[in-house]
Amino acid sequence: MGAEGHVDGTVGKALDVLDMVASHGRPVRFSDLLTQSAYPKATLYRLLQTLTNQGMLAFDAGQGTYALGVRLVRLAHAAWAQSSLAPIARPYLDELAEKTGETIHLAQMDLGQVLYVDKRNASKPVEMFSSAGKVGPAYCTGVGKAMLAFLDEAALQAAISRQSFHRFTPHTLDSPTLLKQELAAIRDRGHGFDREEHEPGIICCAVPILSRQGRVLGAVSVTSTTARTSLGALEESAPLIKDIAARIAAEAESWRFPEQT
Amino acid sequence: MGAEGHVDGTVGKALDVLDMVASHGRPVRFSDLLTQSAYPKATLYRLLQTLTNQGMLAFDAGQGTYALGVRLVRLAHAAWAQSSLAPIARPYLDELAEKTGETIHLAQMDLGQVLYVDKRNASKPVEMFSSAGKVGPAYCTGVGKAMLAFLDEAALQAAISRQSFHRFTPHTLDSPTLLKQELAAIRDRGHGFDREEHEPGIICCAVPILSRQGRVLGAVSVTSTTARTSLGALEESAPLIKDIAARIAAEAESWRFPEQT
DNA sequence: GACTAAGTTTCACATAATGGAACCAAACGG
DNA sequence: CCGTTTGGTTCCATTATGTGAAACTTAGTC
Repeated sequence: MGAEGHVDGTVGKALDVLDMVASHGRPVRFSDLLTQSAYPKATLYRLLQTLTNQGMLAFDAGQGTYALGVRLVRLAHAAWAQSSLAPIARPYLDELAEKTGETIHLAQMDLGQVLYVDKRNASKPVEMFSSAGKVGPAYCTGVGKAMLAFLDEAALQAAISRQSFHRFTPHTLDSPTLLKQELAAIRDRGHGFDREEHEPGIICCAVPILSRQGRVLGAVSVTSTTARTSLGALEESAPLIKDIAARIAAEAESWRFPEQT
Repeated sequence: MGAEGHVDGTVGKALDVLDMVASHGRPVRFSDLLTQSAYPKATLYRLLQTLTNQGMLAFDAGQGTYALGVRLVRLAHAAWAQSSLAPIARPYLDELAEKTGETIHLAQMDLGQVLYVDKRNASKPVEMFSSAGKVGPAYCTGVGKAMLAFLDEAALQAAISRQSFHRFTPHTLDSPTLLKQELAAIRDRGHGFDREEHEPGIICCAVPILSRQGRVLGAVSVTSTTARTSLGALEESAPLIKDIAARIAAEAESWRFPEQT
């Protein structure tokens, strides 16, 4: 037994390997995985074999590389449809996009990170999957902070401990202390901002989607650029965003949405 | 579930359970899974626990139901980006959509079924993910038949054995014999049709995407309705679709696309 | 307050994962 | 050309891991 943390059982390891392949972003050689994996040769090999048999990985015989398999895409569709807010929120996002004419993001919390599950792009219409499924930092995005602000103490602590606090721009809040102040302000206001904290020139106004019991289900945001508008102007649509968020929450509630951490 | 053969090891079972949850399409109770799973109570229970720990499933304590977890959505993004034609094909599909003004599908083969990986919708712009990741029958869709037509004998045989040949409409080709005739015609022509074989009123013209060695990478189709146009009219865009398919193939080639069965 | 259905835990047991080492096959280099 | 390295696959004794019948604990019912 290697000195591993909470990787329970064989499936844990298998999924770990999956993640490893995913993180590379392109087909990987066996040896690449071997060097970074801590698993012994034979074990890793069998794990890869199994995953390939199962269609979770695709092996390119020509190049000897492994890539994520299509079975994953199929599963993902189901996952997206049944355990994300996206299908429920769709019409509301459409409405918000039309009314504001700006880019809309719908996100959920996933292990301290922001997981984007849907998007409406102002100018270029279609462009999905490519952005749905993307993850981003929680501490320096509008949706991230909006969700963090309404987590209970334990969950917040867990989430904060997972943040990297990398300083993307001069405006990034790069410490737990600064972040907590900001979160308090967001709780008061009911909405948060991204003041070019993640990318220069990109600003947004975000609102959490809360269940009746105050549980954080997700967040919606309206994004724009400093070139086109200002934070003040964006804030004017805060009531509208809140309305949309509330309606999404209500709909989710009636659909008996599973609680997730 | 003895029907499907090689359930290798624990991960095989775990993934099997995942599929089971996915197939329900909505949160499932433990007992529902139990009745249909053939796994004994305790085993299924532990499997579910593990998957939940791993974030592949989300457990709703309030209702005692399991749903697919968000980790899948995250993985899917990577899968879609690295092992599907979609990211490569995107600009070409845009072009095709613009030129034809019709609905465009991009599909790949997955275990004898058609897996849609991207779509451009004529009228309603955004509506993705909802359809990317969807699967459909191969024997009665344009993209499906276009791909089947260019499989080698072994792969074709394997694929055909997986078809249900359900008679969706009066036009459905509901036997291997009929299908094989049609495939020969498609091979000659270089493009195939859907003559309302899957849904009444829906027709399309589809072209396979082939690698230089003749391997089937996927297929593109232009879809419309009998109300709006005719097969003959659709066929006029066949050369255009072929051109697009060829360009996608070329691009995929240069990107050293992994071969997949 | 007995009865049932749904979910969770236990525990003796056997299967199935483990990993060091041997093996094979290309590529390399002298 | 033949020894050597690198990258990948298979063996096999060892034991950790997963197994599932049955016991148990809730939570609902009548």
